[in-house]
Amino acid sequence: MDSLDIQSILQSSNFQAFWADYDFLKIEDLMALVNTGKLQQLPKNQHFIQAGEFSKKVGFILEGLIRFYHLKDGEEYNLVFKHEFQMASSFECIVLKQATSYSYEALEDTLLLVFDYDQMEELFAQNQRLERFGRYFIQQELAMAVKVFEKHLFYSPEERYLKFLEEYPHLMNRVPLKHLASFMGVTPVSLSRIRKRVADNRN
Amino acid sequence: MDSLDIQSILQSSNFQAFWADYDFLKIEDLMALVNTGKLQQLPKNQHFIQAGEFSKKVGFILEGLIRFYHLKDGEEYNLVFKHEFQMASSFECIVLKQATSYSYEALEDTLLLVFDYDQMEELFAQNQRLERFGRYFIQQELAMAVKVFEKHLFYSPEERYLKFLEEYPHLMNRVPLKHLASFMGVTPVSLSRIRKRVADNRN
DNA sequence: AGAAAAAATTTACAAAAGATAAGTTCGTGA
DNA sequence: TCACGAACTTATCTTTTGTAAATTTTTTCT
Repeated sequence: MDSLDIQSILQSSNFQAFWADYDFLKIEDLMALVNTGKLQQLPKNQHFIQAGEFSKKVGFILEGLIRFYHLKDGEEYNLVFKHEFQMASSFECIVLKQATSYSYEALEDTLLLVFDYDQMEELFAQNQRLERFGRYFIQQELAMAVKVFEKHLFYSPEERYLKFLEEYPHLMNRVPLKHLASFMGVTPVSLSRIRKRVADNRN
Repeated sequence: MDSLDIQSILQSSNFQAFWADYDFLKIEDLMALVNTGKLQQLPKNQHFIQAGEFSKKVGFILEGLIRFYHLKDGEEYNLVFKHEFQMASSFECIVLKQATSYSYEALEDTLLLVFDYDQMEELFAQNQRLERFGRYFIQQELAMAVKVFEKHLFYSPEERYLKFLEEYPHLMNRVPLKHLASFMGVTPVSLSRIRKRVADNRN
């Protein structure tokens, strides 16, 4: 993919909206960062990072959808779905300095801008605005993680399903129900019952 | 509390262990940061931050234990317990720029070093090593948050109780069971049943 | 120390979720 | 377009949790 494509993405209204939070950054800061990234096309059902790897890749999703999951006793547990303008990377490798126990798998054909964390750090060390951008970005990730977590604690599975419907309507048709069930912390069978209950109560 | 006390805390082995992750910081960086903080004694059962407030306080716990909880329909939901060398602050106020819907309440007499987030930001802008320290610290917080979250998704309430026992034995005697139950996502009644089951299986 | 309040446990019952199995629908590729 | 496999739904049975109320234990306060 050539630089023309990057340009068109950077100029899209979606990217501009994402970007609004980081107005202290200069355009040349952004370009310095973007220039260290490589575009990667990740076809549906393929992995970006596999459990067991030690990878410091940081993927910024430009297009598509990826699930972040853990495999335990043959069961897969989806923690979160990452979509456009979100980040896919292994906090275990980068922060905890361990091999990752999680995997990232594309649910759709996905386009990523892929960075190397160590290279990003070098850049951050040279450019304090980028360093701050890095911190703000992580703070956003933390805030979003808490928002996801709180739904598991405050709401019943049925309420979580309704919340998901109203909060992520655009993901409803992109995420297979078995993965949604896993994300919600129930079995696919149970999700199916919940959907039936909800449908019946609205007849 | 005078500077002598800060000195003795900074020289404690617990603090040194916490500090080992941030070896790129110079001692004068640390002192510059510490000097902007104020010591606060927070008696048991008192709030550090109350739901509804807009507070950018950042409390670094030197001693004691605080619960981070949310009130919904008269029920309290504990998301996490913060102890020594962890941070208590409102991500909603700081990151999302909203009033907080969460509260922090001391479960023990607690000693905090309290910063103002905006003042911290100024300091970070002047000192890139501190800026990086800020980012690393948040990254650690995110990693810990995911580790807490994953237990809710991967494990049953009974397994969560056993995990808590082995992972936080030092918190077991510090956290009342009703708050532990809330943290585990079950009612106190259910936790009581779980404890009985576990005890019976070990007879 | 003793009274009052809060916390923890126990019991009974109702509701929901898990496991398993079987049947149906949907999609994809040959 | 047909056939195969994956995804989803339905049914049955078992286990666990939630709610409510009563009882015991622990903590707090005077």
